[in-house]
Amino acid sequence: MKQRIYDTRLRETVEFAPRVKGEVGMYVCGPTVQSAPHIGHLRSALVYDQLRRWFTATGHRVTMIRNVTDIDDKILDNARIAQEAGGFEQWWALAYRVEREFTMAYEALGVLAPTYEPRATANIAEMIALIARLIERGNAYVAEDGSASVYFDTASWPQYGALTHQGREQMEDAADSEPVGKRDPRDFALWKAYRAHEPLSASWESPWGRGRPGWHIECSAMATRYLGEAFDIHGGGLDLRFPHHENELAQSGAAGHEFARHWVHNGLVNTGGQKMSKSLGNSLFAHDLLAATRPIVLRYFLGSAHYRSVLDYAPEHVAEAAAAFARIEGFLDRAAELLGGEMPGAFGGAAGVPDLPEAFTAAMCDDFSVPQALAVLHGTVRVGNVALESGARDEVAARAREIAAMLDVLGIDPRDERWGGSAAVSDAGGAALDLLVQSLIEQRAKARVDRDFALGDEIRDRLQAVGIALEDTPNGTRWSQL
RNA sequence: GGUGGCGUGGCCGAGAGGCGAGGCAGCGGCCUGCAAAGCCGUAUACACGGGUUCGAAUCCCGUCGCCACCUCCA
Repeated sequence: MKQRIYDTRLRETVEFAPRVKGEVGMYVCGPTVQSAPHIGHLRSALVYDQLRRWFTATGHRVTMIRNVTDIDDKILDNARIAQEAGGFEQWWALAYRVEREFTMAYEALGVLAPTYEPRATANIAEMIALIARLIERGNAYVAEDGSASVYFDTASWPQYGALTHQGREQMEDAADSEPVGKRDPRDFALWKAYRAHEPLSASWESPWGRGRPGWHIECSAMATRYLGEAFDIHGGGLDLRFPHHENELAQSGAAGHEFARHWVHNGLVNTGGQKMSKSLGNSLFAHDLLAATRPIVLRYFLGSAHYRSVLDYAPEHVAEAAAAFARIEGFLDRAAELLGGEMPGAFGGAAGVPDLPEAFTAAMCDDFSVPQALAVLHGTVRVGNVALESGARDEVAARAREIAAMLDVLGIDPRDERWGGSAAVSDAGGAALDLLVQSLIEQRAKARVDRDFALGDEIRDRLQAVGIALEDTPNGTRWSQL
């Protein structure tokens, strides 16, 4: 089946064929590690994790690069503000601390590590070389105020605005009102001259003098270093289209590189219909969300809307996702009980996943329509449940294989070891709990045989009150934690 | 002002000219001692007004409302 993908630059869904058959190179803009990760960062990382898993599942070797912007105005500002308030954390320590927070949040959410995660500060030489090339080709100039800053000359690049479909003349009003050493307010910084109030550690030597790289040149340099002058997909949040991606495209295009074939942008997360922002005080931090919700449920929730749609966060929407996901887990539990050793395990992100229903593949090929893929998943769960009722073992096994495959592609198989679920029963606390609950279940079973339903129900109610649910099945009573 | 997007049933959320995706909640039923889980059934849904068409939620025009980006943003 042919893969289709929506390309922001072309403004249409096009057929996707990798440049090199069987290989996909993708670059995703990672975070500027200036402050704690929020739900928007999680969604973005998840979207590209799903693309990556899908390409892998369909037999591609994927090289996925997601950078870390660890030198930036905001990082220096935040470190300076903290220091003025009595802190002692250096900018590089702040960046590293925040980077670790991001890594932990990604891992908690089951986002696979990218092939490589370059840091901006480790690629300064590549950035300097790229800037030099742009100056040489007449697309960049050293600041005209005598500083070491270097700007991209937007007037020199006729295609400027091609990604976001704007003409340069339309940008006039919006551009920087205080151009310092710029020929044109629309020009943007490639190299920012060192300023005396900044830490010396935040600057590097260059042919134009001490300074640090501008934000946009970082991504152009890192994408090219690790993926080459041309690669398949460039992704990032919708808010990065302009100026960030427009500028990346201009820099790399002016340097003579084809750069990304396709531009992909994920939708943002709103809260109560509003944009999340610090000034509104409605930021949803990853740490809090992951503490309040099972990460796998959060992952399911974040995939419940198409990647290009706005996703509205609300606790009740997450609760709905939890209920929907419980349906899937219920099937897995019951199928495992019936099938025993024949129950297919978790694939753990393996390539060439078998047993995917055709409708699921069709959904994923149609611009990665995870919501439609989830509909196929639920449909398969229903068929599986019917088979379970009639005890059709082969049918249950077949559906279980399909479901395991789909869950693997979506990264939401609760049995995958990365969720740490299966350890619960083997640890001492879990074993003790099971022993105690089982003895209560026996007491209740005896009461029921004696037709003392009042006692039986009381035992069930008391367990329910402490978060343990009992279900009577033809094969006995099963308990689970809510 | 420029650019792009959105408005679908009680809620979330797909779809994009012709049989009402899916989930959550609700209601009725089967099952159960009662539940739970599961299954079956259950809805005059596509912002409004025109137009095109045999046929429009889907295409076109207009109106209203909402959102995003426009040099800090995932």
